[in-house]
Amino acid sequence: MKTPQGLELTESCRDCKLRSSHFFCGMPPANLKGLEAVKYTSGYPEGAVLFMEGQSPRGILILCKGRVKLSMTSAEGKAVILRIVKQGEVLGLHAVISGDAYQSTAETLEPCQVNFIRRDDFLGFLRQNGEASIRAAQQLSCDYHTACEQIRSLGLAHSVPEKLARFLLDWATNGHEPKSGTRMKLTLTHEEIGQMIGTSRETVTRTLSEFKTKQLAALNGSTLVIQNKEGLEHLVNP
Amino acid sequence: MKTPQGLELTESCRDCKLRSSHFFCGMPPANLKGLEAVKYTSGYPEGAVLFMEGQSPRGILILCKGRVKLSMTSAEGKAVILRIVKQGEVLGLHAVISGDAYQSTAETLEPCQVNFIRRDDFLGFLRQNGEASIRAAQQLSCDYHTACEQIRSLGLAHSVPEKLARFLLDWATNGHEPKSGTRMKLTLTHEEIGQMIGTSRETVTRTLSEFKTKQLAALNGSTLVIQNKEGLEHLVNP
DNA sequence: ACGTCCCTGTGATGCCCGTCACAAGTGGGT
DNA sequence: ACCCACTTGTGACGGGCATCACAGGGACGT
Repeated sequence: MKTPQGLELTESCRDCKLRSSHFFCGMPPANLKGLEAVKYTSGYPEGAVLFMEGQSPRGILILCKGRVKLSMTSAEGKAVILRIVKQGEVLGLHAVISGDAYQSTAETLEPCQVNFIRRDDFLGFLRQNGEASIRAAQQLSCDYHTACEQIRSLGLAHSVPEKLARFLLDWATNGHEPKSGTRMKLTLTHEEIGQMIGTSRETVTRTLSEFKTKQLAALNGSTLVIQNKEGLEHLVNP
Repeated sequence: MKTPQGLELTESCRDCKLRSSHFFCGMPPANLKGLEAVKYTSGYPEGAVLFMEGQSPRGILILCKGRVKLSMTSAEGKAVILRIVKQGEVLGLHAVISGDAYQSTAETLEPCQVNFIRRDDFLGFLRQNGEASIRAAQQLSCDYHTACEQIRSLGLAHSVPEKLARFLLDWATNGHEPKSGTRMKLTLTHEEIGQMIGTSRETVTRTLSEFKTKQLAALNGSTLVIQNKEGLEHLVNP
């Protein structure tokens, strides 16, 4: 679905869940007119860096198409992935609203199409549009929620199998690609999965093959099959 | 400083940094009138639970006096502390804005005084007051920032000394009590420190005494002295 | 076909830190 | 002063997982 003015947000707004913000859906057309005039659309190849940790925020990005990896890196090069941003979501909102530097790096995982709105333009828009500010707050609230879940995973789990099981179940419910069944796409390397759950690549490999032999879940290439959901849940809540 | 209508927020607004939100400071008096009429003030003893993980949000709380511990608990009773809320800050904003259940539990660490505003009243206030919505978004943005730092600590550090050093330095800069010098109050048990950095109580005790013998930092009772800041920073960035 | 990357799989090794167990300090209530 | 509850301090032990090292495997370009 397109917004009236054509801010291409792709996909339908029917499943306008919190996470897939679809920031501008349902906004009065008149209010969007101003934004429409100041947006810049551009495309990026796989592996492009949209912004980096530490840069001061130039504006927000609306991801029209593709997937983006949000990560933080330590001095020694180790990385944590905060989340995978899917099409329809907004990037850089925190930095733009707080005025602080971006605290994460955004890198495309596949070719992406992006709308950019300059910080001043966006803040002006928010000021003149109370509804949009609330929408922004909701989006931030949702991001916070996600961050807390990650803290829960990193801080409360005592074993890697537990964290990996949690991750797989989460991936299955937060419907990536094929509508949340037992079989889905998981186009991430073991290294990246490790960075999401805070463990090493080798351990991810080993734990995945352990899951496979135990008939819990199998990851072949980029296809994930959840074979025994209850079994995985039992690992999360022993 | 008090807001014009008397929503007691204690302390001055001069240091109105993001974190110490002082949500309503600088808001036009007329706008606060409505809120003033619908707030409830109450006091709680130490150890009181203001709200619990999983409850649906009744409203927001403004912490006028005291400190509150925000934590999440796993099924087996293990806990992570998200943050320590200080006076002047707002509690429960995420849940109220998103409409989801509270995802953390708020427990007073000392006797507290709290202003409560019902969810509907607050949302109505936001809708009629664009500036306040932006303020809310900034507060959320700040909370998100804090959460990300915790993820960085939990996910990127490889050793407990590193995490503890990071925690102590953070405590020193984010000025708790005596204005961020070398000597400050840290009124948390080792257990609680462990829950903040994701480690066990015994390890906190051991690591602290290691710091003491290495002349890095000393925690005696609730008084923390940073003896060698560079040394601690070196543990964080080796 | 072949080489070049990057990803995945697997073994061996070591050590950090969680856990259990218990002793010693601290404080505050009566 | 006393006791009780809670905190802090310390030893011993063992396992999970990071790390290093290297061997396949797949994709892609030339």
